[in-house]
Amino acid sequence: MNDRSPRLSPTELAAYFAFTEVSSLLRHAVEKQLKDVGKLSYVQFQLLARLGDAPDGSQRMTDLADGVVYSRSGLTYQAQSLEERGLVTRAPSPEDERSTIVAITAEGRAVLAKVFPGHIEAVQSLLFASLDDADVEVLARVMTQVSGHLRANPPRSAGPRKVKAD
Amino acid sequence: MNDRSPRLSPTELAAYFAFTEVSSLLRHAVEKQLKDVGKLSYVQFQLLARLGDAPDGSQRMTDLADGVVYSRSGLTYQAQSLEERGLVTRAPSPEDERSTIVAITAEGRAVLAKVFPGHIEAVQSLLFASLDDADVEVLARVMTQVSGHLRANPPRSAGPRKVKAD
DNA sequence: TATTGTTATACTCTATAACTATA
DNA sequence: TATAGTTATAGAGTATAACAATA
Repeated sequence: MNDRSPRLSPTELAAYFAFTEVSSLLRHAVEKQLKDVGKLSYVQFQLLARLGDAPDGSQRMTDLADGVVYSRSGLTYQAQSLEERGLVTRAPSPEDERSTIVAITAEGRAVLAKVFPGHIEAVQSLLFASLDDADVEVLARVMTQVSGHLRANPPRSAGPRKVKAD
Repeated sequence: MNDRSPRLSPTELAAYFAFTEVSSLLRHAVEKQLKDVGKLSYVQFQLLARLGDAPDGSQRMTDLADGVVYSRSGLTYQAQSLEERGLVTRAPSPEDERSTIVAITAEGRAVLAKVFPGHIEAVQSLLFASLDDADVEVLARVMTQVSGHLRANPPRSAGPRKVKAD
């Protein structure tokens, strides 16, 4: 076996396990809320939210894909699904005929508005309810730092050196 | 629109977004590593890891399902898949013929061992690399607290009061 | 030729409901 | 009757590769 096995301190292990559990439960709860209230998958919600935030409520497929880690075909699939429900429209870009511009509709915004309160509430009651202000600030600081680190470093998806075993 | 809309402070929002991003990227990276190195889905890894931790390397289906939030049929599906690959065995319990005992095999342990170093490495390099000891301790403390909160409170999946809109 | 996006296709995962068997 | 699991089935999501159109 490799002699470079575990390299996490007990504290790191504890942090990792707890982090994993929290993110899993929170994600689960949020997904259920989105599905129950707005019949949206998490990805679909992310797409709508991004469009809702965009200045004119629209973005190119490629830009959307950049934000939500996603294969292009997967994005097409979701965009189609949202379009069929009338939550977005798709049209070729006037500037570059190759591009498709996805735009959120009034109906799309309505669904977003319908879903948002419960979403916030879930996050509030599950993630923050048991934390005091200082904890929240620390959490924000630490998570922001990690997130910056992740953006800076290419997510090589881990596994630089192959485990030559076998 | 509801007058009970957003109720997250700016700091909470920042913490939530960063947390979401980190957990998403980390999960993604870990899943890819598990798949590349061990051809395991995340759930399958969890199942194997649990069995590997169990005193005698075995557990009842029900006990496994308790740990990994899962429908029974979903668990059966994964257990079957792992059994076909020779990573676990399934046999009726001697004590209660209704129960199925799932046990990890030597091959299963081998896959676990093969996957583990890269898994740890991913967590190390993605989650902890940019944090100092104090940060890690704080993260462990905060996450443990939230996780305790989540366990204590029924994950009502959020949405106690319906958004009566529409 | 490079880029943008779609289509065809195939596979994995998950859940619900019906069913079997043991307690 | 209640519990443990499996099976049948169906649907959502994802990815890869081939393709069409535009730059």
